[in-house]
Amino acid sequence: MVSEVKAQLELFFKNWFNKDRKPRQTGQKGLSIIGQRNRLQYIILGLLNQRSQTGYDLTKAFDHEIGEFWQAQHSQIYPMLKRMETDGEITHQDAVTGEKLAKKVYQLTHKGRQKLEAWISEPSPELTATKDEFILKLYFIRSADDPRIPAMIHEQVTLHQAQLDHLHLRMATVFPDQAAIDAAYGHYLILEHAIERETQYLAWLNRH
Amino acid sequence: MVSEVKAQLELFFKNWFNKDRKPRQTGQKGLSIIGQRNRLQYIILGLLNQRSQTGYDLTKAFDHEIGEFWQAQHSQIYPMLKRMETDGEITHQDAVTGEKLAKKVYQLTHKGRQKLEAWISEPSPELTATKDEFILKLYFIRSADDPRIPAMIHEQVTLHQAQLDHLHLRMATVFPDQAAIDAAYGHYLILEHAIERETQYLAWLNRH
DNA sequence: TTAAAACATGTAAATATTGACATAGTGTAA
DNA sequence: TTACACTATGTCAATATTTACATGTTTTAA
Repeated sequence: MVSEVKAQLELFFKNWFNKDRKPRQTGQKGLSIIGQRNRLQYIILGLLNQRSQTGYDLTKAFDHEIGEFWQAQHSQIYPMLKRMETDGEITHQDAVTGEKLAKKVYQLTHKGRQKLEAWISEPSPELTATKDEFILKLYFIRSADDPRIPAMIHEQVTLHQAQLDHLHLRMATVFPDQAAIDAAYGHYLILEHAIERETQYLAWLNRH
Repeated sequence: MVSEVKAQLELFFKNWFNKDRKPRQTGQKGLSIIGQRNRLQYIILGLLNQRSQTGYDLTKAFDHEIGEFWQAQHSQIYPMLKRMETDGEITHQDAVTGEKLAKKVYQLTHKGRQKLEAWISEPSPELTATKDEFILKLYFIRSADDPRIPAMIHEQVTLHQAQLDHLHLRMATVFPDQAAIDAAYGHYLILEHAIERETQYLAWLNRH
């Protein structure tokens, strides 16, 4: 179903769609450049645009700030930072914590900021699969009387309730007043969205 | 946030968590076996358990049936089928369409069916990131007055409305009566879930 | 009748992502 | 004072996933 909607949307966005992809150059000497979409670089650009920070800080951000919507390990982040610096999108200053714990504080360059803005301004006509393992398992259960269903549902209620509690807590701490919302409106919107999504998920679970 | 909930859940599921992972055997002669989770094999097992089918049929199923929850291209499916057959989880019969269009109809073995049931019976204590590119872009927009927001929202409304229409259509055609629901209860549940999810997403979009 | 879409199966090359390995300094609480 | 959690940065190996390359048959609609 996803591909059908996608095909439909391609009509509207054909100038943007596939925009970033360069053809593979089989049988030629030069290295072929760029295959997949590399969204990670844009997310890093966006995070660094909020404030200069280290690879370690970015790793934590993927865990605590945007883990609902993208995940990345430090083993993916550090090489990406190196590559982005080579490409001139970011630079770093060396800094030290305590006596001698070295760290690299990265920030955007002009080129990086432009790349970020260009990405944000692009259409996003793709529906990505959710990859919810529980949902897939459920899909394969034929009978409403299957004895495994109650425990499976209960496990997910525990999981998603914990997640929802966590999101509520973040909302209360990160956005205590209107000023906080005005200062990071997009962040507020996606947290609100995540809360609504978990609330709906739980309501659906509890109904069954 | 995801990792925190995960850590919390690990207390409850520690016997299952990491269950499938075997340690890498650095510095030893034998090949190290198994790294990532390989959920694709289980999904293929589940699809083949519903009915015997070809790699081509499976590819379409990922597009039309479960594309909301997992995606896979034929270039990933055919090699996986080969591997699963080598592992004794599935077998195939050769068949022909028309005069000479060869195809391979795959079905589960006893071992494959057991593996499928074992997977379904396992806990699913992991929250996976949604990877919604639009949401990420929104996260990086600071101001509620940003001039790009209306067009971005409108684009997503179009996209998700098309998806929701498609899901409604599928619900009406696949589950016209209670008998159809009883015959594929899990399928019914996840379609219901997908519809609710898109409905909520649209309501949120339309509110902003 | 013929062109396009759909059926059908593969491989190759590249990038993406994960998990483990590896090392070292810092802050803190028992 | 010492162990543990956390800060901090990297690499390596394996698997996962995507995109393009490649080929041939069958069905369907203009």
